[in-house]
Amino acid sequence: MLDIRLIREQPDFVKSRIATRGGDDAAKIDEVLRVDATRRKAETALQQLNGDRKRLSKEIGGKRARGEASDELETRVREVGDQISLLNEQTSAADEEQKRLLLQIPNLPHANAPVGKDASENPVVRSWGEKPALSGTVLDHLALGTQLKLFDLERAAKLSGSGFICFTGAGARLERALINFMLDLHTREHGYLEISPPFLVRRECMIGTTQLPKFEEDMYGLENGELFLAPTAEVPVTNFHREEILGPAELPKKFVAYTPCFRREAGSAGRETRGIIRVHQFDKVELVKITAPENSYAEHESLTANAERVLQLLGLHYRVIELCTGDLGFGGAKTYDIEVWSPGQNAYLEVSSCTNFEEFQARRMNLRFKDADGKNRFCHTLNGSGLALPRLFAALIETYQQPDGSVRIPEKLQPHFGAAEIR
RNA sequence: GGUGAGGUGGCUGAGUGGUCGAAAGCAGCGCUUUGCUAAAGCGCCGUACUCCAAAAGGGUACCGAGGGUUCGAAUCCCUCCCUCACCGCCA
Repeated sequence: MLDIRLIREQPDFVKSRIATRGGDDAAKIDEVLRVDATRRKAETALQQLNGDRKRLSKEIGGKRARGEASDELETRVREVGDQISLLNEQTSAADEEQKRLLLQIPNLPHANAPVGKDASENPVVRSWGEKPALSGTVLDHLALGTQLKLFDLERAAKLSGSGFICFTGAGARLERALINFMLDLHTREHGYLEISPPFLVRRECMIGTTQLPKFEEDMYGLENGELFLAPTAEVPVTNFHREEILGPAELPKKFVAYTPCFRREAGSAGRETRGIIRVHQFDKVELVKITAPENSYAEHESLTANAERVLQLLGLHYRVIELCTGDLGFGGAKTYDIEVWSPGQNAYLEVSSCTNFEEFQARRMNLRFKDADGKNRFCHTLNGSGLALPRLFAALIETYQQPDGSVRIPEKLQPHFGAAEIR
């Protein structure tokens, strides 16, 4: 959520910055400004009347205490009261309308974000390792997984429909090993606090981290409309401190959480739907930071580096791209995507999206900290996968496949997996 | 799921219709006293919105949330949320 004051004071700046995203949000800015003016006018009048009532009511109290008549005053206050309830309705209506509009205006991209219209214009920031030189027939993860009985998609469909995975045997163990490997890395070597949060979250939390109100159709909600299946651990973990004022020494907060993630992926049928690349439920280890504004960009770099470390230790080739303004998510100010190389797809697969939201989410969830001067200010929030499992799983077995159809387990993962190969 | 108790400022805690944004204590900040520490005394010490070009300074709202009664609500009524205790059910 943007600061209404910023919009009010620098509407052209806000419009031009948001325009780089490519949407047509200028109209929303004008609308919110119009509502804001109405709201403030009504509010000022309301405050005036409230003051009148307060004063007159006290007078009545005084008169009564002295045994004097107060009928005339009471009539007057009653009239003021009627005006107040009228204005009250106008004010709260304008207030709600303003809030509703503000929730739909995206964040301003960072000043240095590369300007571009869509994913095709995302610059590559760096890459690590090289594409593996595989000999013989290169199998994709679907063929490998089926052959080695690592997962069973047909039976998963029998249980839950298409777009679900059921890991089996060594596949289930590999999934679990990867989760533990990543959690251990981030907690022991990168200093994150492990959180195991609820998977069902309230509507307010979904609003706080910007999944709602705009993307409700992509979310799984429960019948009562109140609880949602979290689409990422970002939601419960970032909201962990919602409505709080953190002490000056508490920042930065660094959390890591493993959770399943639930997504409808509405409208994505036919796109990347083969295999386990895009599914309705998947496991993910998520990194979340809550920082002071001054440090958020440094923390953004280190968070991205922490996520990259997973791929480095597993020896998987990847590249890091920065999202251009046209491809940036709704709440993000700056985002790096980490893409792992998939020999089977002959393509890079997104396994992490590391984003600095600045105070956009913090404003929505009223998450603040007390700075050195004792002033309450909004925190900055960041998150990134560290990493998303199915695609990592796919890239790993594809990269480490052997000519005889077996899969080698990278050395660093062997202690967690308990074996050196799958065959 | 049932019954009961309760939700007040950073914390503890008073306040059952008017002068209460809210006593008191603790913590915090400033000053005085003091050889240092300690102690004592005095003062300050919530948030949001809004008015004013800005500052200074006003104003309004907020005592879990939302409605209601009333000239006037922290205080009375209703609904909801949450916490605690006990009972029931259950992995």
